[in-house]
Amino acid sequence: MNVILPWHEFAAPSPQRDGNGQFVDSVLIRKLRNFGPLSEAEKQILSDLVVDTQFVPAREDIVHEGDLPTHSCVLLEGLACRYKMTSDGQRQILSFQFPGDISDLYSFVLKVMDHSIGALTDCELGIIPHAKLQDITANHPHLTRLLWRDTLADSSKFREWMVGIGRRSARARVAHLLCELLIRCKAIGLCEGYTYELPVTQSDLADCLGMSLVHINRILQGLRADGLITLANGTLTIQDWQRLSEVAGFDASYLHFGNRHLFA
Amino acid sequence: MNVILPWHEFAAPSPQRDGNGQFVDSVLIRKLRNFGPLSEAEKQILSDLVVDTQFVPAREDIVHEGDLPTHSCVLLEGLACRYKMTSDGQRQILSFQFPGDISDLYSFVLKVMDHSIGALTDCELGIIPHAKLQDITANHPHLTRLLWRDTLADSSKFREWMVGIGRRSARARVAHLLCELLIRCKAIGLCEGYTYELPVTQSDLADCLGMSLVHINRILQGLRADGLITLANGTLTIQDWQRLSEVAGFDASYLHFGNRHLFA
DNA sequence: CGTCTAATTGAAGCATCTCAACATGCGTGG
DNA sequence: CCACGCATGTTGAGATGCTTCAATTAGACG
Repeated sequence: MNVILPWHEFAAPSPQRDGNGQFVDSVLIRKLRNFGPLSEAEKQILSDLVVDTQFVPAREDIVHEGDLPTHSCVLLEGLACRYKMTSDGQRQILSFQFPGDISDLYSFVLKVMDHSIGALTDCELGIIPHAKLQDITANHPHLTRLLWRDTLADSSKFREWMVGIGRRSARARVAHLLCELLIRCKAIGLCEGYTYELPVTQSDLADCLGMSLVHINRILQGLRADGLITLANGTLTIQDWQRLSEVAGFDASYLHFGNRHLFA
Repeated sequence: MNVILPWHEFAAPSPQRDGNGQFVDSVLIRKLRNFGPLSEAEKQILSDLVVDTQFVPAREDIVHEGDLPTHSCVLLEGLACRYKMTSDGQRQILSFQFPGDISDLYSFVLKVMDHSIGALTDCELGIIPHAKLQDITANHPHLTRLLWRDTLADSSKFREWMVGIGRRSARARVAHLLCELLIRCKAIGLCEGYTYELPVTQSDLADCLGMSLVHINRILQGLRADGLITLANGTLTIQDWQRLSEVAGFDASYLHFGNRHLFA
């Protein structure tokens, strides 16, 4: 279980592209395919889910803790994050949201948002009315199961992050995050080789990993100095996957990408 | 949002009892009622879920990371925990499981266990074959939504714990956990006033809160010395809810107990 | 060319960890 | 009934990883 494997042993196959290099499927379909096969009819239903789009500029909230949304959002473009504030004003980032992630499917099931979702960069959102989701849960058990699975894969990431924050050293924690994000970017076709866009500030990373801004700066410098990564201008490259994943103690199974054959 | 309220503002109404003080409903029904109303037919389905029971002695695993279970378990009696081990052999406890908690509903949806579940005390489990759950998801959308909701309420707890481990001081973290457990025990009728059973070692608490055994010992002594709690022989009493929840910065909304009126 | 945000650096402080010893209670076998 | 082992809890002391404060640099933008 703890053997370090190259990323391609875990990553979902890269999404299909047409002759012009364009993706064949919408980002939502690309995402959910990781959790099970989709019939054409189901793809059609998914394509009809988004009734509208919305633009949210960087640093603004998409949904706020305590809201009772009447629609859910799928992130079409940009980078967002779930976060919570403590009573004394500190922020803890709970996860990063990439295109295809359904930012607040939770709110459909639980009604009340128990955390906020904020745009880290300019974001393009697809609006999904709860009524459409209600219809899916009433009439399409297989799709329902896929959506459920998506929320639970999310939940699995939370668990892994808890392990990181609770038990890993700062260096391992940073390394682990960078490994996870590579695999996730791969899975939605937003990663070339070992390079992907990571347009976040060090302050964002600090709030996400439960450490101070100053400290993450030094950890990053350490990783750079050791030739493990480069990170500049919002672009991250993993120079040495083998060593970085060793530092992280990274095992991608928690992302549940390697199990597509198990999903009926 | 940050106003401290007495626990009864949050806690679910105590479960119904008959003339002899016995609970009217099974622990599973008691649990799921917190997430929405149940028809008699649905109660019947839930009652038929458990086809067998199993005993697991303290300190043994109920399910292990990597397993592909063919049934799920509902905890009928005892205390269990979800946990993961890091590659260097440290344990992080991810959550505590009380009676009524469905220990591995995850495995039904995600197939592969990405974490282990261990018995902290002797445990009595109810076995629920995946086939029965499959039937529910195929034919009973409302029950499916309740189960989904249960898994997401779990997920909400993970998020809150992340905030704790990442951003709260050790003292606040301990206080927060003790507050959460009181509310949860209330909700299933396993709490008298401000007292409940907490048969865990300090080592368990340390692994759950991401700190060292020595440190949690000192924090507990601090809380005792300040007259906030007593903890001995596996019984915890919160002496001063007001101050303890202030120390914790506790806001129970993440438990999603106060929202039953929203659930159709 | 001044202003703003993000990144970087230094240095002091402290929260928490690690190591190590000791105390307590409990079950078990002699 | 005592001796012993074992798990748990407690305490002390030194080490350190990380934080905080404070100042500086670098880059982006009008």
